[in-house]
Amino acid sequence: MSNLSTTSDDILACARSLIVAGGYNGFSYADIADVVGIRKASIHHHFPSKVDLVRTLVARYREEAEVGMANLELQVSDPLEQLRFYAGYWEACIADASAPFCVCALLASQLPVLPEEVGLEVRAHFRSLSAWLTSVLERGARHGQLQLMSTPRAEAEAFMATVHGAMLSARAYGDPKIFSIVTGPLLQRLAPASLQIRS
Amino acid sequence: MSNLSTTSDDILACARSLIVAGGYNGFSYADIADVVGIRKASIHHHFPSKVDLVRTLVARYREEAEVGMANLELQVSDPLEQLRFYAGYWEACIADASAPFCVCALLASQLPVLPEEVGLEVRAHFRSLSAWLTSVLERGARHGQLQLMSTPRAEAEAFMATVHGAMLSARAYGDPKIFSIVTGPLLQRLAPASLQIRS
DNA sequence: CTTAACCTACCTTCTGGTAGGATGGTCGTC
DNA sequence: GACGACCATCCTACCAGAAGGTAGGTTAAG
Repeated sequence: MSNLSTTSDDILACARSLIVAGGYNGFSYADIADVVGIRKASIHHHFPSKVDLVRTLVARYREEAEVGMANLELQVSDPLEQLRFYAGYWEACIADASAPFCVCALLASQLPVLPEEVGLEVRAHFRSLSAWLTSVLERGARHGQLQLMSTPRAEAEAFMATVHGAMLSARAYGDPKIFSIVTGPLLQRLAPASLQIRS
Repeated sequence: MSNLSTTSDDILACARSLIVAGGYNGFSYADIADVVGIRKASIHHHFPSKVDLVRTLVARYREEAEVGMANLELQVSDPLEQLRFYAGYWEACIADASAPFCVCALLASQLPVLPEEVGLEVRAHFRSLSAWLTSVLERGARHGQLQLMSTPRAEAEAFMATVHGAMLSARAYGDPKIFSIVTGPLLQRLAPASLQIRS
């Protein structure tokens, strides 16, 4: 039926993993050409410039993330379970090294040297992720399913920051386990008092 | 007396701020030459290769950080105050944009594409920072000055990750305030129960 | 006399990007 | 069904500039 693996998809997938490894300036058209098995010039046919390529890539990433959040809303109703699922998703990605870092988190670290169009997409992902987390936390607090120590917004920002920092530490230590060492207690702390384990 | 601003110091300082902006592949010898007001080739006199330059830079950064931790141990005895000071230091750096990101945190995000020698220095910083934080938290918990929800080691990793993530978010949002929005509650939560404010 | 610091000039390789041609499939039209 | 026209895909060949780096010379201070 439909060809599931078009060349332009291959290019995007390859560029994504190269960005996850080293950021915007960490890869070149030649690198992609080698992996995909195509000539450098052919990439320009699909993506006239590097900015086009990366902007498209981040836009698609953002779309996938939003679909993921929407599905999570549909399939899991408990806020704590939603957060657990989100963390678990990244835990798995890091453990099997399939995508050991969030594309937008990595690009955000280089925001000052990013082309403006790419930067805008990256910021947009942060806003949308933060908004979703805020809504999850707010709902959880309202229904007594989560225990917050500050505003939903602040907790959401803290949650996101901690997850991003945990990715960084996992990479720095070269040890996927560090991700759950950090995120485990983070989720634990948000659980309602009735489920709380205190040392 | 001693010339406080040698050329090689200027080069290192310039390279540091360029790395903080865009990482290892985000700057070139030409960029440094422009800022320092020297020719490209002259940089090679001080640092034969880019790897030499960055390795030296990170080693020095690491040294400064360790001196900072040691001084903090001498000048501030209360563990919570030590953590507050540490967070406050970064808050100030981010607010005045003098050094809006930890050099090692930024480089760690690009570890897979970093020259091995640089990577080793970066990892070493993570270990030393984590070790110091662990000792602070352990001591604080032992004397009832801090309230931990898991092991000192896990709390230390979580603290470090959250601080790094907060830097990232501050950059992504282009808003220094986000750093304290995230780190404020983090410190609050570690404070002993007697100082706890609950909503 | 030596040496550190800096220079000009140059090299090689990589960078993102362009020009123009070959190939092959999909149209509408006769 | 045959015929072009068209278009997407990919190619070779090329370009200008930037990358990190080298060779060898000048200058000035100890």
